[in-house]
Amino acid sequence: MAKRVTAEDVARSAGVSKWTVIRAFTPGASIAEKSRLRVLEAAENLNYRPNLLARSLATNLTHQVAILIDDFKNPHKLPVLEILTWQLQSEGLLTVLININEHFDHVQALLDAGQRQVDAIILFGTAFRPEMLEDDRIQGGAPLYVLARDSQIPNVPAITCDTPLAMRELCEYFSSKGYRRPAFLSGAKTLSTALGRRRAFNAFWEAHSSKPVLGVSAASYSSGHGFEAARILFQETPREQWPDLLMCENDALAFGAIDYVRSTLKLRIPDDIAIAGFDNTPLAASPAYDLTTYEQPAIEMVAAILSMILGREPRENRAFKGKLVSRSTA
Amino acid sequence: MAKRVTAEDVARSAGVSKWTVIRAFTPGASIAEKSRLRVLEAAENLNYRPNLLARSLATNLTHQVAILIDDFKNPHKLPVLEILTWQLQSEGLLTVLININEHFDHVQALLDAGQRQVDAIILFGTAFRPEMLEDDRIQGGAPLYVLARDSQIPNVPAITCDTPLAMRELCEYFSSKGYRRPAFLSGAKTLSTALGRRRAFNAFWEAHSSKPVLGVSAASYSSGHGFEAARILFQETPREQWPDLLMCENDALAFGAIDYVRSTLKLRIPDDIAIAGFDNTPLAASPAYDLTTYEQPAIEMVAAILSMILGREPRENRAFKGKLVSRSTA
DNA sequence: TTGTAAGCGTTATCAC
DNA sequence: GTGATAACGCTTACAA
Repeated sequence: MAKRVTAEDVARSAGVSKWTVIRAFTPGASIAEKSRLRVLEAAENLNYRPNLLARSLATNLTHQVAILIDDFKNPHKLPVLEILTWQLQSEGLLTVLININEHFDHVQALLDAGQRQVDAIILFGTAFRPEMLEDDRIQGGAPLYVLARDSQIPNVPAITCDTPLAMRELCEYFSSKGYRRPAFLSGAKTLSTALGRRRAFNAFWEAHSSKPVLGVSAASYSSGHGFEAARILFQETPREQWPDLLMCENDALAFGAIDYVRSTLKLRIPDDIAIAGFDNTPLAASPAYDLTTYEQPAIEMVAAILSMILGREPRENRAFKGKLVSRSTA
Repeated sequence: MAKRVTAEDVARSAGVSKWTVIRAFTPGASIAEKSRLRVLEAAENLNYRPNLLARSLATNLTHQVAILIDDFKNPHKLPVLEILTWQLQSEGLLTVLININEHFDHVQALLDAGQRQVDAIILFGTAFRPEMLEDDRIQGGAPLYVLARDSQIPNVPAITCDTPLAMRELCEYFSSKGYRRPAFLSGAKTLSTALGRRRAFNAFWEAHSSKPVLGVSAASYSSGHGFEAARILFQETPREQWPDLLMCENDALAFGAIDYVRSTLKLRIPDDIAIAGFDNTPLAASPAYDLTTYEQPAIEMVAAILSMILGREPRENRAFKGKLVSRSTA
């Protein structure tokens, strides 16, 4: 491998000092147009590129943002990842994607990201123990942000879709359509409470009737577990008490529930039972499901985090209004 | 923000030189057990973590791998991303995810990754112009790898699923089931030829009959465009020549084709027409589609790239055998 | 406008 | 086994 070309090499070739070379690559630096051109030409010839690593060491800025993610089963992650990478790149930031799992936990990831001096860390929809983030030894590194999950940790802004508002919109829609026996299918316990969707859903119906809302919890946010959870719900509920509306905590769960209800129970949707999801996954639009769901304003949410990272806005919790997407399942 | 703790601070606190501190953090370095413990304790107290950035600058190794990806519409990307991040992390490597699009092309991404001194760059299923990668000025940086796409660029290993083998398996399966009027629905032109699936599919049928194989091309690898392409195929083909088998270049396209065939044409699958995909996306298993498809050995493929990155295996093209997943659509 | 010196926090290498 | 010197390639003063 050929030795890397450094600013010094370019300087030699252009007959100036290396600092002049640096200036030529620093927007707004005071440098004579003539020398700037000479440097640029020499750089072009030698195929010189500034070493961002060295720059980072000197400036204490890596222009890298770590994104921690733990649920690759959820198809919703992909479009949001696209938005995240794209918006970050638009501002000259690069994404370091960290996979959280049983073998690589938040603490490791946070420390790792911290040691690598990333400028910010985004916890994207991951399930974590709040105590962990409050630990200074861990938080010490880069500023933390929580995306698409509630959190009340001091100095860790949570950027979310406005859940109470969303659930109210959904419930009023369901209510206006005449559904009266609601049930809620939630996902993994740890994350579920943090989302607050079930709470808001139940609150609405309990305010409108005295009956308790049926509920069941899936092992994870996957279609398979949604299927399984739906099975449990219907098997454990006497037929005459079956719900006429099943709100699922996200689309993935809803897909599984639809599969179960349609292929095993042979019920008609939405005539026998209405089903709704949350996230407006790409597949929700497909005729095979045509799922009524709720879309999070991912672009705005990511933009808000970005503004905070760039210091253009104060670092504080933000909740954005999403949008009900009415299709044929409810 | 408190000033970072450096090795020097720890040295002062432990009453040794900073080099001894470094040694305590370098596995296998020659250091007295006693001083090692003393250093570790001081480090613990001060909450010291080695600065990986500085280390990278000195060692010329960042332990970061860039992954270039351009098709976030394809649900198959997510599970592979999970495998990639996970396997890389197992070896102490972190993933830099770069989103390629109209505004941020391969050249920019490659240069960017190069300037950031990543140890390797993986082009994951992206459509690129081979000439570009052959340009030394661009290739100059980190070693390149191409994942899930053919390529014959010198010094750029392509790690793929064995396409000819896969298509032969699929075609023999179709043939044994009695299908005789095959059609192929391919995706975006640029990438499609690189995958070689259509070529292998056509070759099989042309060797077994004299009739040409029907074909249509979608604008991209999304369900929506699959739907659209299916519409064009059936509308432009006289009914008596309609295929009895539609092989789609990937699952996303197949989902779209199924939607069209089922909801618009009201055909029965597989009785009226068989449909198959490629990738074995999570959703392919759902009862709503129950798609016959072909699974790429993603874990092995990623492992192979990793071995090459780590220098445990020679850098060369590899093709792995995948697995036919027989479900109800074909 | 340009050159110089010092520093970012490590690692490599040599002397003790 | 430990301390010291130089180096990685850049930036940020400051001086010329």
